[in-house]
Amino acid sequence: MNPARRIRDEIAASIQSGEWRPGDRVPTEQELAARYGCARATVSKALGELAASGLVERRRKAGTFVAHPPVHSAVMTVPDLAELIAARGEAYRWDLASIAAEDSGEALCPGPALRIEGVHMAAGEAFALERRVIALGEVPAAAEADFAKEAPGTWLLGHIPWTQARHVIRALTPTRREAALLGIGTGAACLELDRTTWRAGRVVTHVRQLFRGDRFDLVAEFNAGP
Amino acid sequence: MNPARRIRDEIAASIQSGEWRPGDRVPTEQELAARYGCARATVSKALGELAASGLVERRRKAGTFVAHPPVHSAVMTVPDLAELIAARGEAYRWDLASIAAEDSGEALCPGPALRIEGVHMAAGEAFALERRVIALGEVPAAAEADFAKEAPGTWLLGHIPWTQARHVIRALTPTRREAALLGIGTGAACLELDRTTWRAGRVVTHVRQLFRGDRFDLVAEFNAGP
DNA sequence: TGCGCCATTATGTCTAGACATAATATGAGG
DNA sequence: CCTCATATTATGTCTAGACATAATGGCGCA
Repeated sequence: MNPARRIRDEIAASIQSGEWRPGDRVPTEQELAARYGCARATVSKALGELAASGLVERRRKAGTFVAHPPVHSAVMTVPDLAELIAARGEAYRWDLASIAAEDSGEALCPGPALRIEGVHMAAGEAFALERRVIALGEVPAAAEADFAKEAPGTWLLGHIPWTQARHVIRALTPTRREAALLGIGTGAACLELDRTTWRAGRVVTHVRQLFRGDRFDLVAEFNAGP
Repeated sequence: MNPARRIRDEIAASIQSGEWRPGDRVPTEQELAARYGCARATVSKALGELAASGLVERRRKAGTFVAHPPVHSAVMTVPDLAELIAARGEAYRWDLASIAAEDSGEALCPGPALRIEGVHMAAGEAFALERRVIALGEVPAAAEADFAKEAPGTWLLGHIPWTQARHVIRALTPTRREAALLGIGTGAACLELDRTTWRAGRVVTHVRQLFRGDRFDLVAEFNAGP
């Protein structure tokens, strides 16, 4: 086993088992180098990785300490709906309802925008409503895309690399019109996912998806360490 | 500026701006070392950090490549309710409804468990219902804690370091009893958060929180790069 | 007592070189 | 033309040492 990996994993185990508690001091790089019989740079790399993963905190002169766990954070995976539904073994279909060019994308983006509405279908039934705005200034190619054939989310995934995003998730009851489109009663709860996507500080797209509460749930996981 | 940091940031900028597209080949360590006038180890560190953050992918012999963006992942912060409500400027209170020891924590954990129910209050009104099971085998100290005074989530934060967790989020309509406790109608949508927490592979606690849909939403962010 | 400066010290970063490892590309042989 | 062994090559890891940096604790001075 690599010395660096071994040091990293042994220290991570000591922390996760609770043997070393938050705030505890981790031995200095020199001590660890002597204990494991390796160079200090090797220990430094191992501790650097632990610090990057948030398990320890390093302060010059003070030393390395077991970090205090984050309040609660978790990595949520928001799948592409086409993939999600296919993975369930159901037939996926995107039904475009309307598409229109606008001069200004509802104050989200300054320039011209494309406004798209449609329904994601799973096994012939409505799965989620989607309302999307695409900033044409950031994605000129979107003007040429055929959003009747391919869902805009799927198309964007293949055309816009490396963006930042912010998601807001909430529960609400649908309007009469939304309930009709989803094929549910107005009293049924829905999960709303609001996502704004940036690239280089400028909004690329904004999407609101409304899911049937009985058909969809989000999963988020948190695993400390490397 | 550090050479390592400079290399890292310049490459990250090239990727995020879209100049280098997913799948593109990044110059070899030797080329970069020559270009930036530093040792290969320095370049290696920079590329290693980019790989750790998911921006590039490295394959032996093949080289370093711009990674394909993840489908959609985001870091969700699940705040401690006491903190969340205090941050809103509202008075927080925890109302314990019932607490009972069980022989087996509803098949989640094999040993004895503590079952707790209560309500998180904000500004005098119900904010969220909580039903929790704590594995006494993993957290013996919980038997001594006063959960009438302090919410179990808050108590656990201070007593159980470094765990793994899995969250499931969904929208639903409350039962009559739940609606009454939350002070809302049975037709109002609620956000349900189901969290199971492990430590060293064993379940520590399981909690179900039911939020008023009109009072709470979750936020998740995704920022690529270091 | 209290304030501010300074030596100490642990981490942060870097170098130049070495060897390990794994995957690709190449060439030999069938 | 296909297959398998081999040489090449880019990354992976490590070393021993050097200097940088910043925070802490203590010392000296007011």
